[in-house]
Amino acid sequence: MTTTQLSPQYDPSTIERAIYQRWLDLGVFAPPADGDREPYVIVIPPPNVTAVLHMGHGLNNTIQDVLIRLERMRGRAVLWLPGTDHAGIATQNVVERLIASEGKRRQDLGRDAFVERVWAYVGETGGRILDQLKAIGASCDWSRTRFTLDDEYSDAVLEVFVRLYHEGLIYRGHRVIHWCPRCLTALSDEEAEFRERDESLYYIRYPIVRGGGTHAADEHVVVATTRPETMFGDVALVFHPDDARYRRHRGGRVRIPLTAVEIGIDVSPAVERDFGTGMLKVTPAHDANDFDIAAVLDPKGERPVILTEDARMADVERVPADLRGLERDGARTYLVERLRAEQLLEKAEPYRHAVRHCYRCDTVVEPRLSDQWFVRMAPLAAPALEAYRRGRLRFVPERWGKVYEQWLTQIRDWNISRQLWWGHRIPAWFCEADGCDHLTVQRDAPAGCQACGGRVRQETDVLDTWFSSWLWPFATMGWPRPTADLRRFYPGHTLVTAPEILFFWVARMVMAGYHFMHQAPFETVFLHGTVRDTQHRKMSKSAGNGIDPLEVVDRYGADALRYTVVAGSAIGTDVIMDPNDLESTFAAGRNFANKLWNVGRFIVTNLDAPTTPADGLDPAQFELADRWILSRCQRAITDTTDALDRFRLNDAAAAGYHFVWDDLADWYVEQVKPRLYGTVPGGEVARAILSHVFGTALRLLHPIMPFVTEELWSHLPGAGAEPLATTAWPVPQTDFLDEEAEDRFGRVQALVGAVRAVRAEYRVPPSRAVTARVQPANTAALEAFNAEQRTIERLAKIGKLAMDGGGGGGGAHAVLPDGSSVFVPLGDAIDVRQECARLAAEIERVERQLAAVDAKLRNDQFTNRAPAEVVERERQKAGTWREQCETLADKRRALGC
RNA sequence: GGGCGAAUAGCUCAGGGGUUGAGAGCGCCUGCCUUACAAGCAGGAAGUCGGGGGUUCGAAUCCCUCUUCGCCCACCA
Repeated sequence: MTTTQLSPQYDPSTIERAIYQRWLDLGVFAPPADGDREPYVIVIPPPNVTAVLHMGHGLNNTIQDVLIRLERMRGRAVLWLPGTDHAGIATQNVVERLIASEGKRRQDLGRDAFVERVWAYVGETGGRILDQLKAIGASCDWSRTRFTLDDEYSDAVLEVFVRLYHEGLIYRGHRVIHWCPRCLTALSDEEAEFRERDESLYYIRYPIVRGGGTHAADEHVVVATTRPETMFGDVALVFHPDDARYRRHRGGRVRIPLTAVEIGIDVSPAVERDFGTGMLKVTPAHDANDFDIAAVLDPKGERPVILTEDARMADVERVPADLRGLERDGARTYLVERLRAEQLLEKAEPYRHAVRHCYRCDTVVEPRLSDQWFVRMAPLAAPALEAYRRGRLRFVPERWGKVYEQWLTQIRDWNISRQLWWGHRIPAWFCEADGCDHLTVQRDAPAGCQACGGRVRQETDVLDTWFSSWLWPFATMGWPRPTADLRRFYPGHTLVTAPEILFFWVARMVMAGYHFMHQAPFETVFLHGTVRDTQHRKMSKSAGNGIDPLEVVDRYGADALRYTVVAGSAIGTDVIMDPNDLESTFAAGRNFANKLWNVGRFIVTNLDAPTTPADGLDPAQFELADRWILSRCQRAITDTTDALDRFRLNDAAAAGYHFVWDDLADWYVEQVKPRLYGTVPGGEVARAILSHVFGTALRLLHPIMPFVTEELWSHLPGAGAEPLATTAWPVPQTDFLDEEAEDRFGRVQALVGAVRAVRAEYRVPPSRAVTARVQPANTAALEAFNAEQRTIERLAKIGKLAMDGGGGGGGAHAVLPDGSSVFVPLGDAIDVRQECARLAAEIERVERQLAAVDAKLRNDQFTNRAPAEVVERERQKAGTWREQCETLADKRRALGC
């Protein structure tokens, strides 16, 4: 490779694409065919097929790629399996919106045409996100890309359904579920998210029906409810059996307000006496608890459904005619007014409570009685729970384990049927023959009913998206067929995801893994934080606070994005980014990539030929700085490796950063220049060591910043044809650890720093060299000087360093870390008279400012009227300036002005 | 209602198994286009480590408590 065309500024846009292509061409991402290497497997959390890359994906996939690249360099057979999720509701919604713009509803097209339309849409735009992942450097094995609706994958989904059904773990249930009246489908508990809402608690009078055991003096019973519009579905009122207030009403009857419907008054221990009036209306078809209460009260009784699927008041006898067809919110408003008018509303008080919302469209979910398919979860949860408790499944950070455990402990059955068209259609066939209610459940359509041979019709519902995702770790590898991939790559190792889908996905994958593969699908679950803006709001496109990763890649490069994301994610914490200031958000990463580029440029241009390997050199030829950088390099290796192994990716990033910038660029490169330029001998050793430590740095940083490191590697003489991506991860060479060298070079740094401080303080021009005198007591500093005379002279711009000497004349002391000092006489380096004058002028200026502020602070008008923080700021200013005056006066004294 | 987490420099955050002068990046101030890099170099200012209490020779760190923020779970309608 030529070494002459590296531009002074790193321009990622010119190299990233080519590098990625090279990795693809070389087949770097596919696990090696030879089966004797230990595998390392991560399955990607499949993004929604319609998704567009956002910062959350950026974070999630960068982390996975870092782990993947590390293990690949360690020589394991690495598989990072990519793919997408069909995302039932989300995708169907997208396409429904699309055809809505053509004035059509999905019903207009019909099921088959609609599903075809979705496929067309997915074919066009689907999977775009996978290409976007390439832009951030994701090293997935694209040849194994999967989609949850692929034929093979679908076979697995249906197989699982059939097996679980026949094992009695899937059943059909008639109960109150969460229903989204906008998406027109049932939802699981997890898909119906609680959100606080400010509503009202209405106290409604139910008129008492005379006769029975009812006390004649009472006219009505008051019930508190947040949902008055559901009262037409009431079947009873209940109070707590121990509630003396209502004892006389037991067995009595009331009329549902505005109707002629009579219902009884009964008791139920489920009633909370202190809530509302202690009297509860039982609406079994529109409230899960009420359904349970009614099941005890009257197992065979009616469960009137009084809301339509799209949440309008139903056209049924129980609902007053003037309310029928009204949408639920309008119905409530109207109803409340009518109740008020008829003196049937005692009061309405403001009430804040948590209401479930559809996680896809945010519509308030309607509890609704219907027939759905459920998975019996307790038996599946048991092994998943045990795996965690026995330490076979580990969470990072650990605390999520408790959350996982708690959820599994109180797990409820999973509603898996969705009234959608986009998804895996449930492989169940109902018999249409009279009197036969047999269900045929099998993978392929039966010729007829298994029981009576009659005609059958297939269930129209599809399965919950998560019912396919939970099989991801093995269905992607060909299950239920006994494939080679399954043998080799199951179980996997690390799962990297956000805590938000711990229940949706992670826990269920563990359950499926145990049930169908008898092993957990991974051993470690690494849960990273959420990307948020500076106000800690979750980033999202709809909230307008998102950052487009592709824009970042475009402007600053993938490595800048990756570095920033990794450096910003300490374990268990969220990643905060400022969408309004991409420049400073990604500055650290961009600057570092540029730094790396420039050190590389310097090193590469000074290495015209392959160098001797560092461990082939004669240590007798090493200078102090050589021993020092080799030792620092060892520490960088162990620190980085250790950090990565503990999932402390931010520490790994910091270790590489500081080694490259603080040690290599700031000190070693500067120290070594005379040798490289031939002004002093030893160039060969310097080159060899430069090459060694820089090559090591590139390897250490490669998982985090793959592009810039790969590019520089290709320019490093002697690096060979092998891409950096598959070179071996550095192993520490303990021979190179050298505490003595670190200690001694530390003194050199201190000495140089001390002199530089004096130079800066007194504005010694770069062209002028100074003299410095080390206080005689400080033998350590003298030793450092003796050992590294050339370095210190060069870096501190010392012309002469005296080893004895007191502190007479005009000059300044700089204190060394051990408490002793360096004295720099400044008479020969600056015009003392001029500096004295400058200092005097500055003191005068500061004093003037100080006087002004002091006067201000003495002025009561100001101190009383100005905002406290303004006054405080002024006070601080005064303090700072007062100190500054002291400092300047000290300087004048030092110079003997 | 229960549980969890966070509060450290102007901003975004590390650290914290008790013991030396509390760190980084960005920002800020001063001086520098020093032949790798101005996306840079050198130097510098800046924090009573949220309030209060306790344990200790010693606490930013451990314990208690309060305040404020965030998250998760939850069938008081």
